[in-house]
Amino acid sequence: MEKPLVIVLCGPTASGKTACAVEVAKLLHGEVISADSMQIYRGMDIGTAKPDAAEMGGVAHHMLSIIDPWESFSAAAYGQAVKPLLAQMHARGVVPVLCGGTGLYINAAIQPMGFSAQGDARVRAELEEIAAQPEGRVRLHEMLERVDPDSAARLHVNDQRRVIRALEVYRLTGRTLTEQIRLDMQNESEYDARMFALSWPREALYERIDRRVDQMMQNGLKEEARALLKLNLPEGATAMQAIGYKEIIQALNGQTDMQSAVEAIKQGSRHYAKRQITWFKRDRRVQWIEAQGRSLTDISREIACRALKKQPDKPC
RNA sequence: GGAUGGGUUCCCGAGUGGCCAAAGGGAGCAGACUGUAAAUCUGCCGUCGCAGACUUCGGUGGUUCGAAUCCACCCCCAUCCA
Repeated sequence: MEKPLVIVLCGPTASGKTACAVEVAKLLHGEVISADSMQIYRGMDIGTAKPDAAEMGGVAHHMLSIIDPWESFSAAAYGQAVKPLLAQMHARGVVPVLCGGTGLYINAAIQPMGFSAQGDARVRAELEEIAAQPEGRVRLHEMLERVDPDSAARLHVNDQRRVIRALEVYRLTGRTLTEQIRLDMQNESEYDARMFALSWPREALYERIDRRVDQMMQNGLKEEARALLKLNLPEGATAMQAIGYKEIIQALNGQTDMQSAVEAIKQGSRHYAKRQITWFKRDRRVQWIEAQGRSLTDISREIACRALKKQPDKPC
C-alpha cells in the first residue's frame, strides 16, 4: 500500500520557508502544519515570525498559537498532536505541508519515536543536584556508563542535560535510551515524507536574518516582549528561551541596553541558523533547493514538482 | 609645543626577559542531538601534512645566549595642559 505523502519544508530561520509553504500548499491543495517549537505559543507572534492572516493567503495553518507561554510542551507532545492531524488531512484528501525549523519536532511527527518516559521532576531534581556538586558531572557520566554504556560513550560529560535525561529514562522505565532508540529505528515511517530545505549562501542568509530582526523591532517586538514579561513566567519556561524575547526582556530589566539586545538577537539567530543547517545537512532525506536569485513561485513549483515525483532524485 | 596613558594574532583583551603562537572572551568554521531543542553540548581557530619547522605582538635599530616584554629614535591614538 502506498504511504501517504507529507511534504516537509525545513531549513534555517529566515530562509523563506513560511511563504514557500503557503505557495506549495496552494499548488497541491495542501494545508500547512507548523513545525516550530516557539510558534506554538500564543502571544508570541512577531518574534517567532509567525505568519499573519495575509501571509497565510487563505491556506489553513495548524499548530500555531495552540498553547500558552506558561505551559510546557515537548517534541513528544508535538508528535502526538500532529499524527492525528496528518491522518485527518489524508482522509480529507489534503496534502500536509509540514513547515518549520525545529528538526526534532519534524522527526517526532513523521517517524516513529517512542520518546520513553515523560520527564519526572523529582528524578531530574535529584540528578541535577548531583551535577551541581564538584565533579558531579563526571559522577553522573560514570553512573550512566554503568547502566547504559552506549549512551555514555555517545554523550560528552558536559552534556549534562542529555546525560541526565538518559539516566532518567533508565530509572523511570528500566529500559535504556539506547534500547529505546534501537526499537524506534526498527520501525519504518508510516509516511512518504518528502523533505526540502531552502539553501542560501551563508552570508546572504545572515543578512536576511539581520534585516528580519530590524523588521521585527519595527513591528513591535519590544511591546510583545513586555507583555510576555508581565506574565511572570518561571525561570526555565520554554517560551522564555525564545530568541528575541529573552534578549529584549534583559534590556527591559535594565541588564543591558536595547541596542545591545538587538545585536544579541541577530547574533543568537545566526547561531541558531547554523545549528539548524548542521541538523538538516545530516538528514539525508532533505533535498536542498537553491533559493538565491529565484522567485518564490519558481521555487515553490520545483518543490511541488519534486514532491510528486515517484523518484525524488530525478530533477523536474 | 608640553604631560600622561596607550598601540598584542579578525575584534575585545591579558601578558613586562626564557615555561609565548602568546591567557580569557567574542566572532567565524565544523560537529553532536530520541519528552526543555529558538534549548543543550563538543571540536578547530597564525602558516605548513603531524613530529617539528617557519612568520607574528605599530616601525626601525640596539642591548642580551634569548625580547611581545629592556633601551633609543620615529609613526599613530586617547586624555589633559598650553
